Amino acid sequence: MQNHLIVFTGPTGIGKTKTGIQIARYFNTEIVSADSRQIYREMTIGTAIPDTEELNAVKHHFIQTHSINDFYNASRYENEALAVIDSIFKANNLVLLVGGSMLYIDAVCNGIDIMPDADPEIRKMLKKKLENEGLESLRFQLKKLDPDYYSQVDLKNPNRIIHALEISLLTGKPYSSFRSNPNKTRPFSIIKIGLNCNRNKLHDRINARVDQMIDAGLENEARNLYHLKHLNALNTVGYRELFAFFNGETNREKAIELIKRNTRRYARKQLTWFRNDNEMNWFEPEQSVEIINYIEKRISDK
RNA sequence: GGUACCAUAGCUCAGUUGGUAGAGCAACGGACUGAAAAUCCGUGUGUCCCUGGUUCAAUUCCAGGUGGUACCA
Repeated sequence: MQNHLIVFTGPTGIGKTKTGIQIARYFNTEIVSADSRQIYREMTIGTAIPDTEELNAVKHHFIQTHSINDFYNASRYENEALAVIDSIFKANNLVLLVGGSMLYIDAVCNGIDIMPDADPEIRKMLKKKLENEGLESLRFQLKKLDPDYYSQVDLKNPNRIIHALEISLLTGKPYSSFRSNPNKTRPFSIIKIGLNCNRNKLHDRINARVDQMIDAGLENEARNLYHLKHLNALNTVGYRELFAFFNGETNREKAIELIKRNTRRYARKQLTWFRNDNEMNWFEPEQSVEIINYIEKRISDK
């Protein structure tokens, strides 16, 4: 029997959690979360993890399973998620991948190239160099170490340049030699469902959700994490703005406004990515019946 | 009811000595393979309140209307 991975995604705040649970229950299966922040156990309110009732309704994977103190990235997620998906397929021929982290979804669907983890010391050194000597000097170094990638990369994007350099320095081989554009084939079919709605409505939902997070005590949650703000996992909408407020860089009201704005922008960025994927099948968040019908039809076609 | 002031982008406001307009914020579009809720790039989106008058030409000047604000009744 053919196994199917249902990718269930869409912008933040659209209602993936709720509809995803309805669909998972209908197919009597489990949910693999594809969310790069809900994976951390130290964050709860600001990442809008499913509530207890929702978590009890369907078995979830990758919700608060890792620590913000541990190194994590899309490649690790690829490996761990594939293992979990594989184990669910032993009892069920359909698995739901629910989340909005574009790169994580992409890693599961298409794979990413095998290369070593970045070395924190090298990254630190490169960051210092960026700070002291500027981006131009990193570009110059990249041009020498990996002229191929230099000609393709966005030369204004420090993260990309630093990453290419850290891999090149670590391995002694150009970063581009690791890039093969994998497109791995998976032992299951992939059906992609995207949720979207009218933009104003989405913004209203996002703004309201941020207010709810504040009411639920996000400020306190962030305050307890303030001492760890240097961690990448906390470079996250909802926390960084509050950290700036704790620093005295802004006031509380403005911080909340910024959380709303940055969440809206994040949603737009997600839509930009998903729009580009012509395998995506779009629905409104209320259309759980239509979505289920669509999935059943796709499954029976195979 | 009277008087004064105001009406320009989604919002707050500039501006045009008459030649159809621009800032901030918001918004929108795009890139993306190991930090991805990250990081980076790009884009003014407009019945200049309405109707008429003067003028080669009106968002700009004039009159009236409508709406708003303030003060006086």
